[in-house]
Amino acid sequence: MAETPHLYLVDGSAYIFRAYHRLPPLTDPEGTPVGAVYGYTTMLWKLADDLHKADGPTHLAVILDKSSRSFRNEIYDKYKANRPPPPEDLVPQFPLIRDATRAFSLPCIEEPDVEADDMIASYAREAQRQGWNVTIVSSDKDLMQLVGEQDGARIDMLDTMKNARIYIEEVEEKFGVPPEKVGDVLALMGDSVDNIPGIFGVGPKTASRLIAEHGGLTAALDAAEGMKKSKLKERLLEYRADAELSRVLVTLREDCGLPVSLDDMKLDQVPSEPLAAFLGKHGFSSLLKRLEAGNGSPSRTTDLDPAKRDTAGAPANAAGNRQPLPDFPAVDRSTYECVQTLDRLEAWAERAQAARLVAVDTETSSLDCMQCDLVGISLALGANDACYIPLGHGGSDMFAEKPVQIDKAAALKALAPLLANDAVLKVFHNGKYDLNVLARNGVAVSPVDDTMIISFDLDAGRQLDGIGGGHGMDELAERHLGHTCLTFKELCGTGRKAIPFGEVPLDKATEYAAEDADVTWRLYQQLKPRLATEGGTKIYERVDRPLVPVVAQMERHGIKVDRARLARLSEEFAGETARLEKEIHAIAGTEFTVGSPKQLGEVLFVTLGYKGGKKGKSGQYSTDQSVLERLSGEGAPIAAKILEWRQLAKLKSTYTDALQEAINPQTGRVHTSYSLVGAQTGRLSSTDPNLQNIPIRTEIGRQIREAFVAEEGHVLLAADYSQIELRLAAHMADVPSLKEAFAQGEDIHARTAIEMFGEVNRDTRGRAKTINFAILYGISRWGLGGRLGVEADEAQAMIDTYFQRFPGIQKYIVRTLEEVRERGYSETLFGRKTWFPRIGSKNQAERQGSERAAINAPIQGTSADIIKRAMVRMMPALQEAGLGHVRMLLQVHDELVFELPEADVAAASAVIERVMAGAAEPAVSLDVPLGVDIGTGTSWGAAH
DNA sequence: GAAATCACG
DNA sequence: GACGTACGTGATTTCC
Repeated sequence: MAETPHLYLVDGSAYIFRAYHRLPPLTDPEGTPVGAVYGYTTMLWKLADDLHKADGPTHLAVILDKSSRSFRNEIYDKYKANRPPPPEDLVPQFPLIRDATRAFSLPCIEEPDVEADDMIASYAREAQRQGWNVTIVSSDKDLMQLVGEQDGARIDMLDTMKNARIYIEEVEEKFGVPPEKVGDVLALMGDSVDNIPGIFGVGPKTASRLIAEHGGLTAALDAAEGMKKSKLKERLLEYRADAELSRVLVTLREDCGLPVSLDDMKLDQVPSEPLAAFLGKHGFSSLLKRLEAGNGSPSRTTDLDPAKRDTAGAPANAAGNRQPLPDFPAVDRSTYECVQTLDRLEAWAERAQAARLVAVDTETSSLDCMQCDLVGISLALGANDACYIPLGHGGSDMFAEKPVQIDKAAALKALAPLLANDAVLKVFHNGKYDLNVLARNGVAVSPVDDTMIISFDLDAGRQLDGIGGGHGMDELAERHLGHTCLTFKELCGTGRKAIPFGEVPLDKATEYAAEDADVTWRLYQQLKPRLATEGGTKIYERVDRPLVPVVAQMERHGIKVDRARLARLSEEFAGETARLEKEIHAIAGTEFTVGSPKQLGEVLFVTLGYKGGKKGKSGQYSTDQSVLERLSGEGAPIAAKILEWRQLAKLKSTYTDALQEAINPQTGRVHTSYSLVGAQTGRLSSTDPNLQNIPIRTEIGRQIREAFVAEEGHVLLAADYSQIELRLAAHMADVPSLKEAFAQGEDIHARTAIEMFGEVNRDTRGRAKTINFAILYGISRWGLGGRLGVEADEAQAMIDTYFQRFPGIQKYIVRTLEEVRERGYSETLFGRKTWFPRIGSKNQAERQGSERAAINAPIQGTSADIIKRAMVRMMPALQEAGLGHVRMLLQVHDELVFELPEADVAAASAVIERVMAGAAEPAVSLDVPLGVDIGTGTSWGAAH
C-alpha cells in the first residue's frame, strides 16, 4: 500500500522575519547580509531530510508573498497600512529566499495580489480534499483557523523554531476555542500589525472568553444588549461594524487559483546542483561540507539513531554574538581514543604539556560532587582530538569481567603534575564540580578557565523566545557550535532503569565523555575571544574566574548542623501541626487536606462562605498569606490557625526534616552547592540544600539557625554588609542627602521619613522603608499602594515627593532605562552585563517587568560584585595575618559566615571587616562607606 | 511537570 | 485600562 501523501507548505515570508530577529547578522563573502537566509536554508535542509520519515513530507512547496496588496485592500483601505518597512539589512535577503528555494529544486509559489496565507489555505484545502495530510510550516495565528481533520485527512502546523507541532489542542490552548472559531476571536481582538481594527479595547483574553461563552461572533455581539452596564458592553455596541469588517478581513480565501499542481510538489532526493553552487556562493561552508560528505544531498537519511544525528551546521546563535561561524570539523565521535594503558596516558599528558592548553572533564557515579566516586577523566587537545580515561568502570556485577583500565591511583599520579602545572591551562565546563571531585581524590588543579562562567559573563539574560538562555554545555553546543551532544539520558537511561556511569560500556562511555571535553575545547575557542571584544575580560578575570576555586573550597568545608536538635524540632512541629489540623477540621466541619490550596479555597469561600474570595487565572481561589491575614483580621478564627499550620509545615518539610537528610555521612557536615550562573544579576544561588534561605524573620523559624553550629572550641562568625543596596543606590544615583546620611552613620529610613513626611515616628519610618525598597525594585503606584495599603493615587503622590526630594533617583532610573533600551544590557560598576531582550516588547506587562528588573540589576549586581571581590581576597588576607586556618563557609548575598577558634575572633574580625569594607577598591571608589556588622556565637543564630 | 506557596537577601 | 502589580532566588506540596 502506498503511503498517504503528506504535503508540507512553507510560509517562507513569515519565516525569514523570525529568522532575521533570531540569528546573528552574518554576511557572505561579498558582504551581503545572509543571517536570515542561512536560517531559512538550514530549515529547508531539515525538512528535506525528513522525507519518508514518520510524519515527514512526501510533497513540499514554499509560498511567498509577492506583494502585500490583496482583496483585503479593496474592502478596507487601511489594511496593513501602518506596517513599518522591513529592516534595512533584511531587504536584500528577500530575493535570496527565492534563490535558496530554487537551489533545493523546490517549487516556489508567489502570485501577484494574492497573500501567502490565502494561497496556503487554498493548497491545504485542495490537498485535504484529495485525502492528503498537510503540515503548514508557520506559526502565524491566522493560519491556525485551518487546523483540523476532514474525512481522515488532517491539517496541522509546525513551528520549526520551537520544534513544536500545532494541532487542535495547541490552538485551543492559545485561543480558548477550537480552530473553526479562531476567526471569530481574531475579529474581536483585531491585529495591530495588520491594522485590523477589531473591537477597541478588547484583547485576546476578553475575545476568547466572549467567543467561548457565546459560541460565535454574531452571538457575542448580539449578547451585548443584555449585558450589565460596563465599558465592554458600550464598546461591543459602538464598534460592532469594526468587528464585522474584521471578520471578513481575517477570513482566509480558500479558492485561489493553484499555479502549480499538487503532484508537481513531489519531494525527491535534492540534486546536489544547483544546491552546492548556492551554498558556495554565500559562504555556507559547513553545509557545503556536509553536502559533499553525504554523497550529494540531504534527504533520504534512513539513519534514525539519535547518537548519529550529528550536525555540522553553523550556530543558530540566539545570543546574537557577532563572531564568524566556527571553522571546526564536525564532531566525529569515532575519532576518540579510550586510554587503557599507562603508556598511552603518558603520551596524552606529554602532548597536553606541549599544547599548554587542555580541556578536561570528569565522569562520576552521581551528581553530588561531595559523595560521588571518580569514574573517569577525559581530555581534549583540539577538535576531534580527545580521549577518555576510564578509572572506575564495572564492579557492580562481581561475575562480569571488569573492563581493562588503568589503576586509579596510578593514573591520578601520572596526571597530577599536568593538572597542577602553572604553564598548562586547564579548561572545564562548570569546573567547580570537577575541582571538588579531584580535590577529594587528592589532586589540585591550577590554573583553570571555565566555559560556563565565560558564557555567563558574556550572555547573562540573553535568552529569547524558544531558545534557552542557560549556560549548560549541551545548550551552548547547540547555540554556538550547531552541534547536538549525546545526552546523559540516552546513555544511562532515566528513572528506575537508570544505570550509573560506571556501568556504561567503555565504547559508549568514551563517545560521551570525550565529546564533552571536545565540546568544551571548542566552546573555549569560540567564547574566550569574545570576552576581550565585548568588554567581559574585567569581570571574568578579576571577579568570577578567581571565585571558582574559592567557592569550591567553601562547598568542601560545609557546615556542621546539630542533628539531634533538628530532630527535636521536627517532632515538635509534627505535634503542633497535628493538633492544629484537628482544630481546623473542627472549625470547618469537614476533614480536608489543609496543605491543598485548592481544597482550602473551597472550604473557606464555599463551605464556610467567607466573602472576598478571588480566583486566579487557573480558576482557583487564592489562599496565600495576604488573603489569610485579611480573613483573620475580619474575624475568621480558622485563618490564623491555617497560617500557623502553614508556617510549621513549611519549617518541618523544608528545613528540619530536609537538613537532617542533607548531612554528608562521610564528613558529618552539610555541603550546599553554589551556582555561579544561576542568578542573572550576578548573585550566587544555593541548592541541595539551599542554605541562603534559612529562616530568621520569625522567632520560631530562628530556632533552625540555632542548629547550625561550630565545631568544639570554635565559633561561627557572621559578617554582613549593612544596607549595601541602598548605599549603592545613593552612590550610583548620586543623591547628596542620602550619601551624607550614610557618611554620618544615620538611620537611613528615618532620614528618608524626615525628607518625605517632615517627621519620624514608627509609622513614617516604616513607610519610608517600604518606599526605599520600592525604589530599588523599580516602582509602580499600584505596587507601592498595595504594600502601604493606600490607593494608587496616594502612592503616586508619595513617589512624586520622593523624586522631588531625591531627584538623582529619578534621573538614575531614566538614564538606566535609556541605556538598556539602546544597548540591550545593563551594567554594574564593575562592568558586569545583564541582557534584557524583552525591554522593547510590545507586551506591556512583559516590557514593564523587564524595566523593573533593569532598574534593579545594576544595584543588585554591583552588590554581588563587591561581596565576590571580598571573597576572592579573603583567604589571602587571612593567611597574611597568620589566620589561614579560619574557614569561610557560607555566603548569603550580603553576608559571609566563617568558622574559627574562639581565640582568634578579635584578630579575624579585624581582617574580615577590612577586606569587606574595602572590597570595591581600587577598581571603584564609592562616595559612601560600606558598613560591615559582625557577630559571633556557637551557632549561626547566636552570631546574629 | 505546573501551579501555588513561602523561606531568604 | 487588554494585562497585572516590587527585584533576585530554591524547595516542597498537591494535583493533573
